[in-house]
Amino acid sequence: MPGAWILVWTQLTDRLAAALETLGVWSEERAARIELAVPRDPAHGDWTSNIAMLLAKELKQPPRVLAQKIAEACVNDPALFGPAEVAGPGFVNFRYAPGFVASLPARIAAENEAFGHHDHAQGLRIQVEYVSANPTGPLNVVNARAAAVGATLVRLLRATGHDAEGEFYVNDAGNQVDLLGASVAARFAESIGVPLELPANGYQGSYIADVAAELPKTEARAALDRSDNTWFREHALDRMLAWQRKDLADYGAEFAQWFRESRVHASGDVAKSLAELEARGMTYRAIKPEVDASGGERSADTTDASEATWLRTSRFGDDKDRVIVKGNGSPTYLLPDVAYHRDKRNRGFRHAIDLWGPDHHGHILPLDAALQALGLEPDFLEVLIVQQVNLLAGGQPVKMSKRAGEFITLRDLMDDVGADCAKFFFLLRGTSAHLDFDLDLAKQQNDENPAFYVQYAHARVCSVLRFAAERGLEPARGDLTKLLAPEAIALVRTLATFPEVVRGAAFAREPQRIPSYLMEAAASFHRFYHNCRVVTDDVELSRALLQLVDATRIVVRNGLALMGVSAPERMERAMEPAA
RNA sequence: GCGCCCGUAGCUCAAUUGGAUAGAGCGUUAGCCUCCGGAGCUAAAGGUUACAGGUUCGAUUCCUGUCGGGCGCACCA
Repeated sequence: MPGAWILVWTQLTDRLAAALETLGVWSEERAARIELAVPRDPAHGDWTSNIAMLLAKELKQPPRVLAQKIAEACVNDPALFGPAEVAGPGFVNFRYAPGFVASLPARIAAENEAFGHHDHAQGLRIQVEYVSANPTGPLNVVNARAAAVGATLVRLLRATGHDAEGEFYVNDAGNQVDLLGASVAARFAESIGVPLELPANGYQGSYIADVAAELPKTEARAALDRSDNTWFREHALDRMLAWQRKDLADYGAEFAQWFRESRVHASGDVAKSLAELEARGMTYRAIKPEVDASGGERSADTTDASEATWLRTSRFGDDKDRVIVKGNGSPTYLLPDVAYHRDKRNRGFRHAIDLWGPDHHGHILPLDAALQALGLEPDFLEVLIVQQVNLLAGGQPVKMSKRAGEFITLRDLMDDVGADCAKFFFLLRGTSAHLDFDLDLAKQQNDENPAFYVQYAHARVCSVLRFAAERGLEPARGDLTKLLAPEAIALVRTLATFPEVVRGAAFAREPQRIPSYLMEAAASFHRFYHNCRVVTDDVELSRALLQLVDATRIVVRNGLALMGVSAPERMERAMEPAA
């Protein structure tokens, strides 16, 4: 169900295009440049377009003169908009007709869960791969951040009409999982008194012993006796994946598929990708790369290397060529990654968004170049780096040591501050920016905590609706003219922006716009509530205002739902202040 | 040496893919509850958007350079 707002947006675009036609200056290219935005300052109207300023130069007309012509040629539905106005250096501004403002709460109520959603992307297939943590340990805080961002991106993309799904890539083919198996085997041996050393660089965390303790004893004993590391690896892997699956499910991050790296090896896709790259003339065998513009001093330290197979990634923007098959004949990480992403494209996805950790940003260029060498669209791969998280407690950074197995996990966070609050905090900042996560603040249930500020607004909205319902008052479309209190108009304006914010957040891959918007919407509601008594003796006015309150409930709830955060109808009362 | 991210109010951060007078929260100061949830609201103060140039009607946003902070630069994954 398309949202009313987007109909307005597309309608204005069409009317502006028609105006250009009336003026005899229409072209497909110019029409495509028509942009509409919601101005920051309400004095500038409800919608604005800068098209006159963009076209002024090529049409050799002063921007304001052109804007005036466009405004006059623009014929809008008077039920939606008043006449277009020209302002500033040449903006064309549109202002809602009073009747449309008054009808918006009812429209929002009619759309309910669908408000904010639309089908603008027309089913474009897009995949979001996120978390993809190694199955060798518990999920950490960066994984938790990636899970919040990735799941929200999937929801945002669906809300804007994409055919989107999430995927978790399981690195089950590297030597880390062998090490995991060996570590578990060692812990199991220890538990039954058999001497077996933990391998060098083996995993030390106490969870390894937990996994070992859950193994079926007789089978494990038999596997130990025949030195069967594969048995331990597979059982440890199953256990770790079940663990991660459970944590992520409890956290609210869903994946359409858990894709195992071993699959592209077993299917022959790795070999096929290599053969195709060779057939395209994108590879060569050598000891050193033919192209290396990295200027790196370290890359010169390859004196003892043997002849490897190199990929000409430098032809596609990389600063040097990359090894895809080592001198010993085994592939580097790059080749299975290429095969995996080729598989994504073959599954029909037109875009692949990957969320990677901060330590992987050096791999964006090589992989992107390799995919182009394979002939995929240059815009197929989009990589978002999920930057690191600094946990703060008592104003000090929380020290974490992975070696000693001491770190805050996703599960710890859920236990400590709750999944709702954790997700809200992770979504508050830009994905690629470092994030300070204040554990003390997240645990506070007061106005300093933005998650509670927004959830409280929802609870307060529900409280007003309950209060009214107890007196037999239900929301209903009321007398428009009585709604014109400035705070009520401001609130309607804020609510009406929601679909535009969703569209922008999805387009820019910036989930943080949703919590920012919700904080603004909550503030707008609180101002309205403070200044306008909702439930009064004037039944007609009360019902009209209740319609607005109910629309606020829908918008806040829908926004929180996009973030995967609950919208409580009640919250525990604050402690009474000490006398 | 090369590459990526970042630099905005005392602090933490916004700013609608280049828009109109750069905004919130915290902290500070001064106010608002016989009334729908005061977990709230109002007001004041706080800025050469690190610095210097460039592109144009217009720059926090894009380009170049400088300074400062973080991360990465393997025939590891």
